[in-house]
Amino acid sequence: MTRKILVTSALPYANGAIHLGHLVEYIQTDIWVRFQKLRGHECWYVCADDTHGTPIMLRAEAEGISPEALIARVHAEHSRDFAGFHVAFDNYYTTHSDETRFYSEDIFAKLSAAGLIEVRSIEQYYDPLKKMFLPDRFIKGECPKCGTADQYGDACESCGAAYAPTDLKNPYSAVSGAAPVLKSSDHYFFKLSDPRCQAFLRQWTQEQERLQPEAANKLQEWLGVAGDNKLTDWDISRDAPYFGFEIPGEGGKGTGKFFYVWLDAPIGYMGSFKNFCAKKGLDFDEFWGKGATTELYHFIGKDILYFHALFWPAELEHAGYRTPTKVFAHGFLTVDGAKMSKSRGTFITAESYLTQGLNPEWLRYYFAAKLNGSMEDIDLNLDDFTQRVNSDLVGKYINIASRAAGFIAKRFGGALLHAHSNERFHADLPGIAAAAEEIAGYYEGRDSARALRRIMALADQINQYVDKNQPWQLAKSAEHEEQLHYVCTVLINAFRLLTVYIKPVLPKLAQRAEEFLNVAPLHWADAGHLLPPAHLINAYEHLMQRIDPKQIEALIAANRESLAPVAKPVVAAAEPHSPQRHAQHQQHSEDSVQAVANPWEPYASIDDFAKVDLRIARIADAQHVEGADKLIRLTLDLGEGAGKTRNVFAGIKSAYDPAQLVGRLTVMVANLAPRKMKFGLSEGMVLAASDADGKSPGLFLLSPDSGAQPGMKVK
RNA sequence: GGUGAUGUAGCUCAGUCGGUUAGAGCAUCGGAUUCAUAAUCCGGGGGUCGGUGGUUCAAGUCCACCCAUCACCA
Repeated sequence: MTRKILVTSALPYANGAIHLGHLVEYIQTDIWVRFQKLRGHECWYVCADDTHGTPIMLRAEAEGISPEALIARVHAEHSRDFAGFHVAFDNYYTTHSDETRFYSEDIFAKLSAAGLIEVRSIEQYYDPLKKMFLPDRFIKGECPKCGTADQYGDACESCGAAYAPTDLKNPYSAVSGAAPVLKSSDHYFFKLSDPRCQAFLRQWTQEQERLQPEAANKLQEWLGVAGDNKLTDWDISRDAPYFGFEIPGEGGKGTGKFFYVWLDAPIGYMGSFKNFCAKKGLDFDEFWGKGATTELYHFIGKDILYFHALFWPAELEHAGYRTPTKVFAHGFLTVDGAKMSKSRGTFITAESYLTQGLNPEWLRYYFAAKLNGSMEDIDLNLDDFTQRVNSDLVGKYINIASRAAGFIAKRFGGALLHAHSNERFHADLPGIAAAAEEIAGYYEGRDSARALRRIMALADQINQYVDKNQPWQLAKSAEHEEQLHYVCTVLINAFRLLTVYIKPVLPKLAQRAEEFLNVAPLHWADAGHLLPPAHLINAYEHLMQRIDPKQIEALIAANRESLAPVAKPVVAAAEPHSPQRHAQHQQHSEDSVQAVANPWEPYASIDDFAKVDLRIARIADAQHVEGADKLIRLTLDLGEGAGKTRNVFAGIKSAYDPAQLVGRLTVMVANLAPRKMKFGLSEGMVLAASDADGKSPGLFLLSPDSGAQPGMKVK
């Protein structure tokens, strides 16, 4: 029976780049969706950018562009990154759309009519300079518990205490630096504490394997037992100025209030699908209407389980829509056993992975080999990644095709055996074809780790078969011609079956394998038969390169941020990774601490400074560099004697003539790691002043007062 | 602080209802092989199953406490 399935991944926030942490979810979902499609089911995969909120508004302002322009740009970047990793959405839309607005208003109106919306006046911090209410993450101050300075308004990074922004001592606005004032305002609340919601959720979360067992337990914790009243109402509005949808008021007038993320982001799933329905002629209500018999699945990170398993179904239920069939939560990604870190270079963006020339299917395979459908975190161990991908994919799987292809091409004109060999095949390689349903079951349960272990065990079995039959020996005498042809035909057929099994994980590789095999795109049902007699295959070309460990090193280097951070614009730096954002927390990075409003933070300690060895240097020689627009080649004397000098390339050609530099003293970083440049090795750098944001021109080389000698330390 | 999860070979992970001598892949060592991108095959070494105590004829598995890591406390 053909199932009708709608699948979503969490909406990435339009305020940042896609990174490897995000990709865990999109790759997991994509594999599952591709599997369902291969099985012949009607399965649609939709997603969108989560585009609203204060951070978007402030960031656009800081960049001097409109929020619409910002989200359009990010949408293009996100789409590019997902496509690069073969994440094949049927529709990748935006929450800033008429469709999402429609369903936000519709759901809000229906919840209001059901008596589940309440208006309450609350007091909040307000920035009198910026004339706006401040989200928790935009208020900083001293932790009320431990006194640590510059903590966010929701929790202390130092002692871990959770509190309200009003508890902070000496609070200041991260936007303007002004002292915030308390101001009251009316907010709309969704009454999650209503007995109807609680009763509904107690049942909904525990029935029909709706959630993974560990997730259901977690929900039980939040919900308590019947009679408990643990859920709190949810603030679903924000005051102007805000980038989002205004909440409609009486008589077509606006309320001056805006829907907050949980009343538009998940609704973006509906908006995206509605948009897709219009393009495809599908029936929206068949997937979202009350009592729909189609299947609806949300793939999410464990951080937003609360919203997707409590708030979201309660909202849908009481607004008269169907609720999700199941919610699948996954864990976070660590790299080499630790949280992703910008200073270690393990905060790896999707873009950098691709531009460094790494194959996206390596990562798809590795993630798939780790994901087992549980909420456990997974670790990207870079050594293991290299070894495992090379061994499993190149050494085992692809090698099978490679081992047979040469004989088929050279000895048999590219044709397989001219006779049916089904029975012999199944006798010689028992279980290869029969594993199809077992493997399908693992994919269905999102245990791709087990599926791939099974597939690789089959690959082992096939390689053992090669070794046992030794085609290279058969090839030595004409009398074994038929047997050689048979053995290679078996191998090509076995390779084809493995390709079917691994196709959800490696769609691109499978496509190339299909070209090699000279077959139409494979479906799961194709595992039920072998290639026809005398089938012609194409010449074999490498299907996949091995990972060179140097590529991993280069990737890490490309993502490693300098330890001396450049002062960022205040607002752009204050990108709070609010846990309340939709898919945001997958950041899971230790560096969020560094996103600060104070341009002088994080401070360099005296030890940090001591690492930089600054020395007085005499410019012994200065030359133009042939072919370089900005560089001058400096020969620097550090007083090391014996004619010993340093070669340094300095980007100061725009301001200095080499001739006028010779003989003067300046300051250089003497222990800067040497760097090979196009024009030679640069063994340090000289210091020059220029305008921080590059707006006013000029470049000014530092000079010591007279009396300084080459080699003197600057401290 | 409270709650929960996790902890098994150098690395990444399986381990069902408590049941023989705790497994796999990778790595490593020895051997074979040369069709295949040094890939493949056979074999070896490698473990106090985080710790302590308990239940049991029998514990990686169940219970208690402790340690470590992570998460949640909305």
